[in-house]
Amino acid sequence: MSDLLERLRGRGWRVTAQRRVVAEVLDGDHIHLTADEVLERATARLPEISRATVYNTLGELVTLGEVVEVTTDGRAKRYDPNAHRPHQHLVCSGCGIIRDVHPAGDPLADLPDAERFGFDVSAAEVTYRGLCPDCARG
Amino acid sequence: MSDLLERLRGRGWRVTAQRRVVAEVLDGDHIHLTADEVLERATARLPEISRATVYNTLGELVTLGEVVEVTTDGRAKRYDPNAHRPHQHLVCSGCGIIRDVHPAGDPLADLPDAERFGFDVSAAEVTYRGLCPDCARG
DNA sequence: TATTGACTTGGACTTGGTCCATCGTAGGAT
DNA sequence: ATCCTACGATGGACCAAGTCCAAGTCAATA
Repeated sequence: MSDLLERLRGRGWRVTAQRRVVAEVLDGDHIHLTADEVLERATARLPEISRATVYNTLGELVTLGEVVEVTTDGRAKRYDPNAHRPHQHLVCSGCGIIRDVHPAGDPLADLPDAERFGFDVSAAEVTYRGLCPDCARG
Repeated sequence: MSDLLERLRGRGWRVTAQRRVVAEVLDGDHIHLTADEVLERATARLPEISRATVYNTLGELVTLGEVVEVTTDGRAKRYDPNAHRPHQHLVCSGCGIIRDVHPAGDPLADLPDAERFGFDVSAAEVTYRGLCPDCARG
């Protein structure tokens, strides 16, 4: 995400302290924070930032394709900054930790024509579930 | 779902008018109702039924493995009575309609060991996305 | 360095869901 | 057939996640 702000500036984004902080908080690998977690970490760096701004900024990053929304549990959405390399998710059924994974082959190819109901199918999201090493031991 | 109530009675379930109505409402193919939609349809048949009871009953049916929860949009959970035949979901990005689909092969097999991070992986959920015939025309 | 339209704020509001004290009733016992 | 009682239903308060909006602020351009 390092050159993200420059990319966004080039697209006409006004760079504010709030947006910078949200982008910084999302930087890293295997990052899948909820909006509230982003707010919490952003507040540590910029105490005046508001909840609405965090939601606004996350929504904009999603619209611009810089971040993808992930829903693994029907509760809060999570925000994944690894938007430029296609991948799927592996979720621990015990503690909920999420890893980015790269399955072999194209999951789309597994859906026969007869199973497409006339849809123009364009994407496949896969969520693998299981126990992480820590939870399997417990 | 026709013999569902008998199966549940066998498991010690007390069969009430409310539970019967919820089970009836869920009967059918490609049914993926939200809790509120279940409540709405149940109310049409049994006006006194309460929201809490619908949630309780849906939760019990999920625990018993008779219904599966589906989250395709990060909003309301949906309840799928087709729990005994493994399948995946195809969701229209336009109108949100959901079809049950059966991909070829086992999606689990596509995840290489090197991508498992030591997890004991036990399941894979796939959500295919695209436009349904109606939305593609529009 | 002045201007201004885009951005931020906080609080009210909405939606989806859970909890709980109280009341009602299915189904076994008599 | 009726009685009992533990299990189930009720509705209203509560909670969590997210959206909306009117008013105030400020980044970037001139």
